[in-house]
Amino acid sequence: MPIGVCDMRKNLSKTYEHQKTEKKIYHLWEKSGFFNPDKLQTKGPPFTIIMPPPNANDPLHIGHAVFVTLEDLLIRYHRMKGDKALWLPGTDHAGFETQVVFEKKLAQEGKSRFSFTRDEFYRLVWEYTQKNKKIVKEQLKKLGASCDWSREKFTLDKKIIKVVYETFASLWKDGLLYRGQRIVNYCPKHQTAFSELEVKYQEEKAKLYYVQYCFRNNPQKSITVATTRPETIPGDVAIAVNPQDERYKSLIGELVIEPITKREIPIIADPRVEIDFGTGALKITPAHDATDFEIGKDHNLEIRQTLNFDGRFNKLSGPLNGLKVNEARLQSIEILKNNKALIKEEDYTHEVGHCYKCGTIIEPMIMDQWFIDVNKKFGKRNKSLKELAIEAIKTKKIKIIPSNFEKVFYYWMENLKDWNISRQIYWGIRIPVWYCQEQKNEICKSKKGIIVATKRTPLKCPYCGSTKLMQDPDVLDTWFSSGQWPFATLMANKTTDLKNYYPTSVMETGWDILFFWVARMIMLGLYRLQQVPFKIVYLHGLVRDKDRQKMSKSKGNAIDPLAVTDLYGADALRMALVIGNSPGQDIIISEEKIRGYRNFSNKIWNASRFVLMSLEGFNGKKPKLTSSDKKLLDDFEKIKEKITRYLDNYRFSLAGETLYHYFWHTFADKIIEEMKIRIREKNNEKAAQYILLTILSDCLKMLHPFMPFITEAIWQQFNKYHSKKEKLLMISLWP
RNA sequence: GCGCGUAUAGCUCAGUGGUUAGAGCAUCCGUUUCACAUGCGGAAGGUCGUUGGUUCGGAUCCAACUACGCGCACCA
Repeated sequence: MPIGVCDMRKNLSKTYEHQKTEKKIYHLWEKSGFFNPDKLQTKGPPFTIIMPPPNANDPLHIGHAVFVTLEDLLIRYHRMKGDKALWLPGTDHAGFETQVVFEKKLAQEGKSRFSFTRDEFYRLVWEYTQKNKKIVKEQLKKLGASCDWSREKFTLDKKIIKVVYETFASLWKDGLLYRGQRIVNYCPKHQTAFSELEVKYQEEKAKLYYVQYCFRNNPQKSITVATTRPETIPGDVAIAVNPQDERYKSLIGELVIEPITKREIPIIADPRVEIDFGTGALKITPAHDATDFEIGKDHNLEIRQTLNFDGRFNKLSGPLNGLKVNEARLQSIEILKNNKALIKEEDYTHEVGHCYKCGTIIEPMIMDQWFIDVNKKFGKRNKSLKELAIEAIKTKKIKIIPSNFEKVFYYWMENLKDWNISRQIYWGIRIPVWYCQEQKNEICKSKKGIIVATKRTPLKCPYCGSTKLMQDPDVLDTWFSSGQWPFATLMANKTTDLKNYYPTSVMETGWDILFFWVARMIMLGLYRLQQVPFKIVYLHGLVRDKDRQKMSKSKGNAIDPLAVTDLYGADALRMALVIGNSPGQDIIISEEKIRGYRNFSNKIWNASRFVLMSLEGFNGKKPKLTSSDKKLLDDFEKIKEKITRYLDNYRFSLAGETLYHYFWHTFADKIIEEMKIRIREKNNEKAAQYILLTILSDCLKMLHPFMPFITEAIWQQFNKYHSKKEKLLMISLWP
């Protein structure tokens, strides 16, 4: 790579050619082995970033390029400062997300997941993700990611699953995990339950129907309820009124006739009923409404599940049998009208939950699911998972940048409900639980036949010896495994890694997954290791297009980071993603902006080319400097301090802008022009050469974390001026 | 309903108590043997959302209001 000084004019083209350079440079770094911090000859402290694992179901998009840029910037900066900089890469199997992507592909071929056995389906998705993993890895390299590939992990690696299972078993032992029949958010299209977070609420115009329920003993008398969901009437098991409600006090305990399937149901009293809403009387449908479920449970009411998991009503709903929800609503209104039970309709606007992926209306359904109890106090400290996480932020063990997200975090954590981690899909980590089908003795019955396994499939029931065992058909929520990513990845590598690199230094990710991911990593990290998983959470903004739309492939407005890289170079893209990007603030990116930084690349290239050509006859020794020369270098020292300070304070945008401005408008426009004349006129030209080389070298160093390829490429051209230790810019010392 | 954020040049954004408020892109004018036209030189462009307060001094701190964006929770 290095070439002699006299060849310079011939060999260095007038414009920077990234296409010819980037691959070679990445290879040079990789060959050096210094992506692995253990190979660095440094006594510096560890600086660790665990890469947020991209989903192994699709190539990278521009949002990934943001995290690659910022994390690589941090890692390269700390590596140059002499820290043991570890950036641990990996990919996520992304359970539900991947299954959806894959099923879409199947649909194009006229197939669905039901065209295969569970094992076949799993194998197909496995192959698909393996293919994508490779693509993602190549793309990360193209963007210049200096991560330690020797430690690369996938969320479905055996060692990772082992850690995940251990956590599961431990939570079970500590009583923080329970299996329960609960009302869950269920998407009838995807046929799986979700946690609270996967439900998106949208305002919708609906009708409030006033329906009469006649008294069994006196059909002339009736009580009226208001409901938006008349189709669930066959699931009613009671009418509830507020015990303070004077209108209804005397009616409590009476029986009324439910008007669709004509069953007798009681009137009960419960303080959760709002006196002022509707008629003050509430129909109780425990199987299909969250509040009703709670009320039903407290009053020991029957759970009448009238809706099947395929989104159709069953025979318990009499005349609605076989209908979908919206059909059943129309049908039920028809029936009520005919029975003269519907007395009025009112316009009503309310928020309705939708599946975040397909928009289907979420049905509250009763299912047996695994939940993590976030409120139960446990262990020596007698605190809940929720309390531990809040405490970690309050005591500054974890700092969130920007800090206003700390408030958002508290707000969310304080309102946190138990976390449903069961998903009714095939792709993912299977829940490590078996159920004894026989339950032959009292012990087994008292344990409800639940067998939580960590290592291997149990062959017989440890309580009663039965061999009739059935594994839980569900898989774990993806976030349950990725929530353990910071320690699982380290545990799955060398045995010393956890000790050396945990807690990690920075978790850099988008603010949109603060709750999905960051909060869960904090809870699970504190749970497993009694230590925070990271000290700083840096939240970058989402990339939006010119119309402020979130870029996504499904919207078709995504900028392909790799296509842009091919066109303008990875360095230009990186710079465009850093500058103007402040934490927590969404960033808008356009091709013009990237082009602007391509021009900057070229500026760096040509300024360096000029310096190289001007160095003829320079012996590298420090010559005598004039006082104005000294002032120039003093000013440069101040710039260096400023940039370093910005980087230490996570103000990447300002650091980048300062560098950009100094390099172009001070170094290139003023200093080079001045020195050019001095060299030409042989006026103290040794000092001029010294200044050019000194400032350029340090600028290249400082630019390196931002624009690693071009700076390294130029550095290699200056080979003869560097000490042996600094043959690679990547591991040179920060100025 | 509760909470968060944003408002500065045509566009995207810096600027968190101190000269005349900055940058990039876009615009206009000029400019090609001399490192770079992916360049160079120059110009134009702003009531810093509105109102009030604190201060010697406010784009910056405080309050209210307006507009936009977002999150969370909801009474059927």
